[in-house]
Amino acid sequence: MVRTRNRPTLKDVAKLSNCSIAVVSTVVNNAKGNTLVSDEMRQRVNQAAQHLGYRAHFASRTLKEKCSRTLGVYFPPVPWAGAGYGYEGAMIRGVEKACREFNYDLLLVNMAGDNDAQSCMDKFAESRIDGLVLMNVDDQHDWLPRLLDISSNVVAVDYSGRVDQLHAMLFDNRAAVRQAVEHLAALGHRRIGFISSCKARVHQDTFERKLAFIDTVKQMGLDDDDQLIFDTRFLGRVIEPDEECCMVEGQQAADHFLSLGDQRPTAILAYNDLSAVACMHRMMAQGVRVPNDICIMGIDDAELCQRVYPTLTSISHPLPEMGYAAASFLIKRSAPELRKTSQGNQVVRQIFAPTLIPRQSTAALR
Amino acid sequence: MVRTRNRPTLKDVAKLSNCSIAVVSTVVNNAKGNTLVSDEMRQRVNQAAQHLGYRAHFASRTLKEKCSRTLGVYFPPVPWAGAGYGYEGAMIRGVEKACREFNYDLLLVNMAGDNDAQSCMDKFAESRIDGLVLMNVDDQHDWLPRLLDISSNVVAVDYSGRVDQLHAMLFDNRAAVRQAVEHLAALGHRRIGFISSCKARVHQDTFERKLAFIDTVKQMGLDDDDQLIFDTRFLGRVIEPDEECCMVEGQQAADHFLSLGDQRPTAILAYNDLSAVACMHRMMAQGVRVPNDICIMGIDDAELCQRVYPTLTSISHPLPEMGYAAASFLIKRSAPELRKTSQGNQVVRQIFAPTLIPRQSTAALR
DNA sequence: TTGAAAGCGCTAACAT
DNA sequence: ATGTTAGCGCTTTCAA
Repeated sequence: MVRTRNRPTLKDVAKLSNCSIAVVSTVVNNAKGNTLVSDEMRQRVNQAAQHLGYRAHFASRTLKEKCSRTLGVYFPPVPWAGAGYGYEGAMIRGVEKACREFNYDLLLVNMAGDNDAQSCMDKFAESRIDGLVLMNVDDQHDWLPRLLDISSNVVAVDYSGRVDQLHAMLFDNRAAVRQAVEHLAALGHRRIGFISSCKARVHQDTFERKLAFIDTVKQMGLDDDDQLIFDTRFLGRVIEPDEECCMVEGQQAADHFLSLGDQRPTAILAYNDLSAVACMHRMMAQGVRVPNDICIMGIDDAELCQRVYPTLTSISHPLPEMGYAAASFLIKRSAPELRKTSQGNQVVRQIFAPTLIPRQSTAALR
Repeated sequence: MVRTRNRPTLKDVAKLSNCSIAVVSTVVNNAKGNTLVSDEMRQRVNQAAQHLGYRAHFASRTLKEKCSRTLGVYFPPVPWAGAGYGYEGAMIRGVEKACREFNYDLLLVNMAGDNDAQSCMDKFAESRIDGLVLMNVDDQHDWLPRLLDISSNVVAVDYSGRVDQLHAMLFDNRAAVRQAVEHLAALGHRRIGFISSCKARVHQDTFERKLAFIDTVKQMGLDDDDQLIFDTRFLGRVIEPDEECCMVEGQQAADHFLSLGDQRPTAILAYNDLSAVACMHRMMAQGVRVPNDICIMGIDDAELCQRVYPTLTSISHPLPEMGYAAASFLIKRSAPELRKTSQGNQVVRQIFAPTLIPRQSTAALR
């Protein structure tokens, strides 16, 4: 039925080149066994291997080497996540780049499934992966300590929770917010609105952005008014995870800010791009012009920012770089040929800087 | 340095439960070895296994079973592809669903790398994967026959090329175009423009959509005018793969159609959503109102359609279902426990129907 | 009802 | 310079 060509083994290559499998292994797979093989033999073996199309059997090698040369990537099973969305995908591309460079493979762990804790731990318990990149986990994932108990070769991207044994690649959320506010202030805005999340379960990063906004506004002496911060107080409820949450947040925030009349902000910063876009479109639908009547910007610089009209000013979140750093870190600690090089035992927390990406949705205050 | 808990093996469980590894294997891994094990023994073994947190070693089992219970997913390394973009991600989610149901794993093969042919073939040659889902491949991928020569457990999603031994999950492009045109005609439009691709290397599906448009317009007796079909003739050049191609196509098409004056179409169908969105925004920037002055729609129903303003009418391309079908197909042919069930040897070509998703960008002709 | 042992394909220590 | 062999962890046949 299913035909998969019978793959040649060391034995086949050995037979064809009239030598032992040890020699073949040494020559073909760069094994450390028989270091001294004559050039003539090397050539014969290589030819035979090439002719048969030999490739080392993955499972066999893994079994022997105690290393699968595979990394896993995990996202929490929330409806708006998964590799189909720009955010996660951008990070995966970075992870994949590192994997390619070091000849590692990439396993998608439980992309949208249930029982996430077990899946992650099982991959290690079964020796299916040598390391794991966690994306978008927070302290609600109470199994993180248990996971780390099974393997320390785990790194989170964007984790700002309380498990301090967890290696992490972090985005400087405070700096991002500050950059955004400074951009708007430089354009002359002093009355700036902020859209915070109204989700039932707020991600730590989201919360940090809100706090950073409050602090920055105070520090810079901008208008400091409770009404300028849209959150559950104004929504009057909490948004369940199955809703199109960012859309709802942005739309409701637009209505709230417009309802302020002459108290309304002249510029709005949203905690992420999707809610900024939703807010912008709702305002446009009400006849408000962006950026002429009001300016709007987001954070993260999702692909979406370039696709909407007007294009959305944002703060870039270097996800490919963060993914690359995360994967390289795991590989350097797990690859047999690199293990010695690896650093000490301290927890790694690398912080990535934001960059302002100015686009059409922000302009000087008239 | 890297600590990964020493995983228990069959031997450990056997020692703890005072029996042989054969019995443990039978009990714990549902192996077919010692079918007759006393209930008392079963319980003892299960307890021991649970206590030690035993899980079968993946590579060891793969080596013995000659089956890795892993599928690969491959995308061509074009700049606009990769799991970061909605199109591929939607399909992966379907693939992942099937994998979860059958306890398979999912490997990302060369997401954005070079040497794609070799990567795909190597994964089979190394027995790393049991099956492969190819996305967006066409006849320019001249290594498809070589790949099929290594393994027949390959299925393409959206392949309309000449390699007829390749199993494929297909989108009914002709029906999609027809549905789109019928939708516009039903709204009273008789003068419909079409945006075709100007890429240097046109995907077969894209080409089919153009042909289908020409046919449909003729069949339905709508305005049949060469100027209404935007393609390289009007762009005057070909778009290289590294350009933001769909954006360029959409924007140039907008300029072309607007330049037609009173000959301009009252509605436009684009071969995909991104070029439709680009066209729409360019027109809006020129003061043209959508849908009041002109209607626009796309094909594929990317997530983007819901995010832009006005929201974009489109034709849905059931990628999750196609991915699910592709993966199930591969699994049913490779899983040892299902192999007998699988169908005959004929090539499978399953066709998926389009669905109209009406949104704000199309409305009745004034 | 249970145990012993061969063997999957590979690496590396050791023997020749 | 090359060959022999043990063993990685598992499944399964066969013997007890």
